Order: sequence, then structure tokens, then C-alpha cells
Amino acid sequence: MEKWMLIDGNSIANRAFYAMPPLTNSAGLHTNAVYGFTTMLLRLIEEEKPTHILVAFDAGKITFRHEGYEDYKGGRAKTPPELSEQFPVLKDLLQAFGIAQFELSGYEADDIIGTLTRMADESGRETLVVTGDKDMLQLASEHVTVAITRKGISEVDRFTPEAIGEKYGLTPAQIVDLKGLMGDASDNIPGIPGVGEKTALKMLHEFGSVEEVLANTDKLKGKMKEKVETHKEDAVMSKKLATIFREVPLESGEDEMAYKGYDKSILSGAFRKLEFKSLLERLDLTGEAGGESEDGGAAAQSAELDIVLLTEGDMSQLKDEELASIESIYVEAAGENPHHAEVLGIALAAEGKVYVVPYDVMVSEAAAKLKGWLADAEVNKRGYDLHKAALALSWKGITLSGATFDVLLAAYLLDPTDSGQSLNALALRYGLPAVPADEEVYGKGAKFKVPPLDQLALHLSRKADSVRRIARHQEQELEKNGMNRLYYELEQPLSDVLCGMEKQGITVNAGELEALGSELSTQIARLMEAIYAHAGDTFNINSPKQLGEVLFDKLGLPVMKKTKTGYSTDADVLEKLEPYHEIVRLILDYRQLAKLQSTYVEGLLKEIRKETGKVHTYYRQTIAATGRLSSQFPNLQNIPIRLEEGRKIRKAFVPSEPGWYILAADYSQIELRVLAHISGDEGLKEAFLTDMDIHTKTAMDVFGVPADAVDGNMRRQAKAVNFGIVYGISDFGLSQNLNITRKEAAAFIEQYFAAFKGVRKYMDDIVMKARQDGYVTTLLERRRYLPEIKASNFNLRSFAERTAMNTPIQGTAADIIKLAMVKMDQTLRERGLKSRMLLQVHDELVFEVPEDELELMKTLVPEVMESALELDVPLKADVNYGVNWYEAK
DNA sequence: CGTTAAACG
DNA sequence: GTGGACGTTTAACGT
Repeated sequence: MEKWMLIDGNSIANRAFYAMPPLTNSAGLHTNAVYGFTTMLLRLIEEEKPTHILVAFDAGKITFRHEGYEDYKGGRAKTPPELSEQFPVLKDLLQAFGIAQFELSGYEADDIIGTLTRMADESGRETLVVTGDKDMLQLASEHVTVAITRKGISEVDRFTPEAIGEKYGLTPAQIVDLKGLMGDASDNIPGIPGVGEKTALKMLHEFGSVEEVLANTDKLKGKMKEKVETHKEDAVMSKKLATIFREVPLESGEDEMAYKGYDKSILSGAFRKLEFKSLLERLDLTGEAGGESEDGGAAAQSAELDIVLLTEGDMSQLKDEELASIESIYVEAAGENPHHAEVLGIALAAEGKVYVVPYDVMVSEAAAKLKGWLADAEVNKRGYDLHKAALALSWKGITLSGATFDVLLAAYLLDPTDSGQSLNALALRYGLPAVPADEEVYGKGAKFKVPPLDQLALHLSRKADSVRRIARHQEQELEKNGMNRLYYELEQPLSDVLCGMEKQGITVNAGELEALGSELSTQIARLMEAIYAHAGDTFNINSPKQLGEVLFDKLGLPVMKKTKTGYSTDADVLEKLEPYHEIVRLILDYRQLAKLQSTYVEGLLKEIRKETGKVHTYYRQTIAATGRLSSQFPNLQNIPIRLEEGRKIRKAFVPSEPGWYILAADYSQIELRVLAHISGDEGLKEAFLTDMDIHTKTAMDVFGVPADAVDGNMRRQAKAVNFGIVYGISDFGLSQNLNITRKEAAAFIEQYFAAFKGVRKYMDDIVMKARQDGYVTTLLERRRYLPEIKASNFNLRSFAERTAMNTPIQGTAADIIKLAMVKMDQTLRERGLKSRMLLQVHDELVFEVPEDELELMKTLVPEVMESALELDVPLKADVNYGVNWYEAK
């Protein structure tokens, strides 16, 4: 049997655009709408198995509706260029799929679809209409089902006439009456002002149609009667505008719309161009050749590379002149964790010539000269991810110094949120030859295999050459963006400092952790037993799904919040449920202890190096959008501290030498001090200049009371307001945090802004600046782009606005502690101190210190931290020490 | 491999 | 009236 699927192309592309995060391929082409459209299309084809498919588009020009009403669609915001550039791409892709598309000048997509559904009704063929536009519900009939996208585009609601009756109490034909009364802001259909969905439905249930409502205005009362009578004509016209024209002269025949499936090779070519990797895999197209040879360019280019693969025997070929001509290097360190990475080899690129040294040769006697060159800090080196390279090499006994330019680090500064930071993505961005993906050369996961030497050499050569060419572009871009100091004086030197800290590692006392672990095991077992007793059965407490069934289905506790897959059982919800049932407290305790056991006892034990008893984290300098560091393998930036049970984990972090101490120094209120500086707010500045307790000060101003009238609860609320301010405040967020109503939260915020007028001005100004420039910056000119600040989607736009407020604050704080780290490293060196900097936790630095340096370090560390950058308010760092990290409080 | 929850600043 | 706090990583579950 035939089954037709008619898709409203413009509507779905629009929905997809606003539902998907911004996505670009490495050529900078936006692809999110196309991607969203495609995933939806694939799902629908699979689910519906249509015999015919048509995608209808609006034909850009004026539609005949303008003849009646000048403003039709006039109120709609212009299509953003990021979306319009995707329409041609989408149309090409549909062609690759073998799917028919129509557009007809003078008509919109819904007119075309309306006409085809009329024909479907006449011939009785089953049809599914897919759109994001509720207007189209008017087309539903015995044979025609209308699918409306929900929650972005991830799901659709299917509407038959029965479903429409259930939901609205209307027939499909009455949908136009509904629009006639309530209007539609997005289509600039006026309707009757003040009449929304609720009122319109009420009137239609009573009278049946716009005409009948207008004929019976005497039965309405008060304001509503007045409004309806004065806007009679609007209602009639609105209804006309909302009515889909179903007599479009269509010439194309049914054959064109028949869907016969796609050609694998054509589609894989199209997906490759768009870099839809996940879709290639999903459709199992990875093995397909692709419509056009996109490898051709790279192959042609690499043919021009003169590759010299060096063996032990001919390492002597590497003369001083050759080394002096090297412009870039590429070190292949395989594996995610550089502390355990395999080094496959190194490529050294000069203009037009690349030397490749496989790992075996690198570690041989014959490579002494090369190793000397790599270790020479006076020799400037450009590379890709030299931080990882240097760390991986250091474990192999090879020193890499003299890094002066790293294209990964530069790419991060140029756009910290860009996801495409592979060498290939960077190469394509600057119009350079493509670099094949590592996955293609080595395979992935268990299938990882080092290819024959000549293939390896080619791959490393391409990379090294690519680095050389990318660097030239980036050097100019950094200069243009005013980021030279940020790059050359902060981030690049910091990279070395981080390597040192990572290689040094921190000692973790395994015995201490194991003792803690067995205590936890006992308590967890006890809790499990008690939980099962209350539940009347055993189940997996770690499964939110099973837990939800027990709490809400079996025990009948009230549902407070839902996730997209079921009941929410997070701590927030459980805390509200605590009064209802004893089991809830037990689950909260279980969760807490289970986290400690799995992540911090077992997880940390696995990371301890047997030989040294140390853990070596890997700080990543190119991940966080704000400029912060992140920490991995293990993450040492989230070791428990807030609750005593967890805080005990810190007892296991000890100095690596007997008699030494752990010393920790943290910035006090660095983010609010930064805010005081960049907003210039006089009250906030004054508070820090006189070293007041900032939360008490905030409470005084927000509640309008003197210092001695501020109680604990007021200070707690003020503290939450301060957090909110830093995060880019919203009344909803604050209300959630404080468990108060939105109104109350809004009142707090208003009070805050009335007291700190400079802060309000900063918040307004920075959002405006972001809209103008498209990005925000920190004090050191770190940049973050916020394209969504102009989105018409409320969610996306609001998020961007909060980010605009938060990033300069969080980012400047990150700048400051990074400055302190570089200075601290330098100071320790210059003074010949034995103390070592081990960890950074966003606003805290952790050291291990010999007894005889303790007194000095107690003053030196805060001094360096406080003088890292001069602001209009003082920076303050508190210092503590002890025999382990727990005691350094 | 995506979702949920929990740990940190 | 919408639907949300900012930035991360790890572990476990279940499709």
C-alpha cells in the first residue's frame, strides 16, 4: 500500500536550527539545521517506511497572501544567515537521498502540502504531514495524520482528527477559527488582542466558529465583549490568513515523489563533506568511497612533500643545517593519557622537506644529537599539543623544551568553544590540505595498530607540515585579536609549568584509602540492607530507573520532577521527599558513600603508580570555555571537601618526602573581587577595600539592616544571591537554589541591584557588548564567542546572556591564578627553593614544602598570588598547612 | 554511547 | 508565559 510523507521543509529546518547546538564543519559552514533535519528524516523513514516522500519549501518571493494583509510575516525576525546558508546545503543533501522537493513561486510550503493532502483525501491514500507548525492541524482527516515536532525535533506528536478533538475539543476545520481568534505572533497574524489559547477555545466550544462568535457578541461580557467587537475585522482576516490554500496548480506527477532508497556512495560523499561522522557510522557508510574524492587534494599535496625516513644508521644525516631549517615538529603520542601514552615517533618539518624518526630510532644511541636538540630550550619549536608530547616523552627519558608555539593552544585561545581542534579541522579552516584522521590510519579502540613505517612516516609528515602552515595563520590572528601577551607571556609558559607539576605528581597513601574503603563498605552494606527492608525487595539502588520505580510506583511518594526518560531522583528531589518516608534519608546516605567508594577510594587507588606511590593528573589547558584548567586521570579538582565523610579522602594526600608538609593557599572571594573591579561598583569596591565579610555586607544592603542585625539565615541567602550574580542571575535559578518562590527571588535581585547599581550597569552593558561584538573578553583579552546571544529561541538566548555575564568574571579569575602559577614557578626556581607546586584547584594552589621552608612559603605564596595582577581592589589569599591535604585547612 | 547523578570551584 | 543558574570529570546503568 502506498504511504506518503509530506515534509514542511522550512518549518522543520527552522526547528532543527534552534533545537540543535551550533555546529559547523571544518570549513566553517554551519550544519546544525541540516544535521537535525537529517536525523529526523532518517528516523521517520525508518518508522514510517513511506513509499513516497516530498519536502516542500517556501518560495522566497512574495506570496499571494500579501495582497490581503501587508504585515503578513512582517513581524517575523529575519532568518539568521547561519540558517539561510544551510538551505542550499539541505537541498543538495535531499537530492543525494533521492528525495523529491518542491517549491513554487508565489506559494508557501503549507499550500503545496495542503494541495497534496486534498488530493490524498480525494483518492483515499494514507499520508503523513511533518511540520513544526500547529496551523497544519487543519489538514488532518481520515487519511491524513499531522505530525508536529515536540521538544525541539527529537519527537513528534501525531495528530489524527480524534487526537485533535481530545486535545482541543475541536475539529481540524476549527483550527483556523482558533488562529483567527488568538492569532499567531510568529506569523504576525493579529487575532484579537488579549485573546489567547484558553479564551479562544472557550469561545469556540460555545459558538463553534469565528463567524458565530462575532454574531453572538451580546452573550459575551465586560472587557472581552469590548475587545471582540472592536477587533471583529481582525478576527475575520486572521482566519483567512490562517487558512491554507489547497488549490495550488501542481504539475509534477506521483512518480517523482516515489522514494526508492538512497545510493550509499552518493550519500556517504555528501555526509563526508558535511563531516557527519556519526551518521556515516549509523548508516554504515564509513567504507564507502564517497561521491567525490576528497582525499585527492591531500594526496596531491603530500606528493610534494620530500619525506626522509631516518633509520639508526642514517641519523648522522641530520646535520646542524638541517636541524636549523626545521620550522615545526609533530610528536605522535598515542593514547588519551600522556602519562601512559605510547610515543610512535616524531616528524620534523622544514619547507618542503620532512624528517621522520620512528620511536625505536629516537631512543637509540644514534639519536643523541636529536635528543639534545629537542631538550635545548634555546631552540624554538612549533608543534601541536606540545604539552601532551612533552609529558609523554618525559616518561621515556626524553626532554622536550623550547616550545614557543602550539597550534592547539593557539586554536583554543582563538575560539575556546570550537569543537573542531583536530589538525585536520584547523588545516581546513585555513584552506590547507586535509590531514587524514588518526582513526583511519591507526584504527580505533581494540583495533588500534601501528601501520607499516612508510605509512606512519607519511601520516606524521603531513601533520608536521600542517602545523608549520597553520601556525603562520594563527600567529597573525592572535596579533589581530590583541592576544599576543595572553599567548606568549601566559598560556605558553604555563604549559611548561603544568608539565612539571604533572610529572612531579602527588603522593597518595594507599593504606589510608583502603582503610577508609573498608569502613565505607561496612556502612554501605548496612544501608543497603535497611533500604531493601523498607522497599520489601532487593533492587539496584544505583539504577535511577529501578530506584524511581520503588519510590514512586511501589511506595507512592509524590513525583516532584521528571527527567526526559522518567522520574528524577536527584539529591534535590530526595531532600524534598525526606519527610515522607524513612527510606529517603537512607538512599541519600547510600548515594553519598557509594560515590566516595567508587570514585574516590577505588578510582583513586587505580591511579596510583605502584613504583612511586604517586598519582599524576593531566591538566588540560584547551578544554574549558572560560579559560579554566580541567584535570583528568584522575581529576584532582573535585576531591571532596564539603562534607566531613568525604573530606577524609584528603588525609590520603601526603608529601612525597618525610618531614615535609602540604601547604595550600586559596584566593578569598576572587570572583566577587574581579566583579568589583570590572564593574567598578563603589559599594562592592569599598567592601573589599575595608576587607568586610562580603556575604554579610550583601545581606546588610539587600535587607537594609545594620551589620549586627544580619543573622545566619540572612547571610546564607545573601551568599546565594552573590553566587547567582556571578553565574548571571535569574529569578528562577535563585528561587531553585534557595527554595523560595520566583517572586521572592526576583525581589532579592531587585534589592541587590538597587544597592549595587554599578553591578547592574555592568550586567546590562556586557550583554549589549556581546550582542554588538559577538563575543566577550576577560581582563587579559581572553575571548569567548556567543553567537546565540541573538537567537530568537528564548532558552538559547538566555543562556548566552548569562554566559556573557559570567565568563568575564570566571575567566578573569582563571587568568589571575594562571599568572600566579607562572610567577610562582619562576620564584621557586630563582630562589632555589626545594618546595614544589603540585596542584591547582581553580582558586587554590597546593604545594609540598620542607620544614625549613615552611615559614618562608607561608608568606611567599600569598604574596605572589596577591600580586599576580593589580586590580582596583586588593586580592587576598589565605594559607594553611599540615601533614596532609586534610590538615591544610 | 547517551543519560543520570554526584563530586569540586 | 516560556525555562533556566556558571565551569568541569567520573562512574554506573541500560539501550
